[in-house]
Amino acid sequence: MPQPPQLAETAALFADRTRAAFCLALLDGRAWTAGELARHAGVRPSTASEQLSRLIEGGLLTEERQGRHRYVRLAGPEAAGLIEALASYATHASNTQPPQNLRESVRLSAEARARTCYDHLAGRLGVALSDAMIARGLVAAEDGLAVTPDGRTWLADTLGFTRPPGTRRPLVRSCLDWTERRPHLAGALGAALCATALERQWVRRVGSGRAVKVTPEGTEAFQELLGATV
Amino acid sequence: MPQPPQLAETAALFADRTRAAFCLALLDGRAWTAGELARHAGVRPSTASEQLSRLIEGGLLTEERQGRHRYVRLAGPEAAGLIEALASYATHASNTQPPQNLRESVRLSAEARARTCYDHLAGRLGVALSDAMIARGLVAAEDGLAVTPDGRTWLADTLGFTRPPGTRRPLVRSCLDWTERRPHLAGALGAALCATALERQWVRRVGSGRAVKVTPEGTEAFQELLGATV
DNA sequence: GCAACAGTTCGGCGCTCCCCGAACCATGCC
DNA sequence: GGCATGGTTCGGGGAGCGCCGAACTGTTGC
Repeated sequence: MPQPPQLAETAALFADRTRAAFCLALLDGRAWTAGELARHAGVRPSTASEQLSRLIEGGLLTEERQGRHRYVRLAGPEAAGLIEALASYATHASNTQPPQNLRESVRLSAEARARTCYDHLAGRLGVALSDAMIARGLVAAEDGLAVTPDGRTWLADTLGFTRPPGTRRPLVRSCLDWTERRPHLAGALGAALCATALERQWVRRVGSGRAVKVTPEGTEAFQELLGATV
Repeated sequence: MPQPPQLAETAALFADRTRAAFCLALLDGRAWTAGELARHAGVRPSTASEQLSRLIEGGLLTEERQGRHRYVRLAGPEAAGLIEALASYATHASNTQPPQNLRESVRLSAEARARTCYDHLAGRLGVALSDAMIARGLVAAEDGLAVTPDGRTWLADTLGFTRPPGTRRPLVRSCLDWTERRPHLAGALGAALCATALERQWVRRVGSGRAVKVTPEGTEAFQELLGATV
């Protein structure tokens, strides 16, 4: 037996409906309270509390206590990437069934339009922005993803973003979108773009989930800065 | 509940010591018989048979029956990538403990030197070859991985490899090495390099696991073609 | 101080799951 | 045909796990 224990233990963290629901919810990159997650997953607070403790002990989540609230969030980009990989493979393997009720259907279609995925933008919006950056020559996509020199100046001039030295996080990473089945931009670039978009009100969060909505200012900005029609 | 069932079910496939051991063993990309896997994981044949059926039904493995043997192998690169991601995160999260006995220790050190990882080379050999290709300018590593024009001609001239058109597999992909903790080259390029190395006897498989050994011809070839000292 | 609220701990119920041994089928060899 | 071998099916035992309700701790607000 080589090192299977670790693999099995890690996988076991996700091998439960409730914990999986927590992880998918937390993919929006924000901090949730224990109660919110319990309601979201449809379990009692006591159950949620126990399962959260397990995820934290497994190193997947970090907690932050404020008063009588327990906020949890994903521990880091690696954890988010792993969940993303699992979810992507899972939906890839077994075709997902259509939603059962109207409320769910509305939520899903809003998320399909535009949403956050951990710390970057996804959905049709995310894919459109990625395509636009590639079309503008800011990112080169042949044989892998790479930021071009043009892209680096664009990042500095437009978003005020320069790569922090000494970090190990890749500047750009491909993240497979599970609604569009197409890759979009993640990594430090994706995170910077998403942060700027939220900060300058190009997009606004709607509801309690991952869905976001493009504002009129956002439509204009994306058109002007990237030539992207969203 | 969005689509957590799929995620949980997929993760559950790995959330067992025996099945995890099977998956790690099959990462060498070869086909194993049910009995070999049973002995490898230290379980009875009946147990192995049941667990294998489960992995196959989950779409992770494919089977091929020959006479009284049941050969199984990983279903494809996506499956291998997922296992790789899980294993990489698992060993990253919890520091692995040193081996218990000599036999195990010998095997591990051989695998640390050079081994296959699904269909490409890994271990110190894999990292050294990746570094050499980057140093020679065949692959560009700043801000993502990409094959350079020089690299494309090198692939065609040296390995006789040109990218098959219409395939969706990325030409080059980064795969995190779990012994070296450093990325090395995977994707179609990694597969072609590994296949050529095995075919031209630059490396030879040793034992029944993933470990390989560099032959004298291999040492010479790697030096000459890539300037890599292994 | 008291009530409302968020969260935790604990005992227990029920279910699943992993594993094995025994019996059974199929193939290959003598 | 007889026998060894690889693999499968089936029944059962034992352990673990997920969930809940009830009781409890700690915080916030009146």
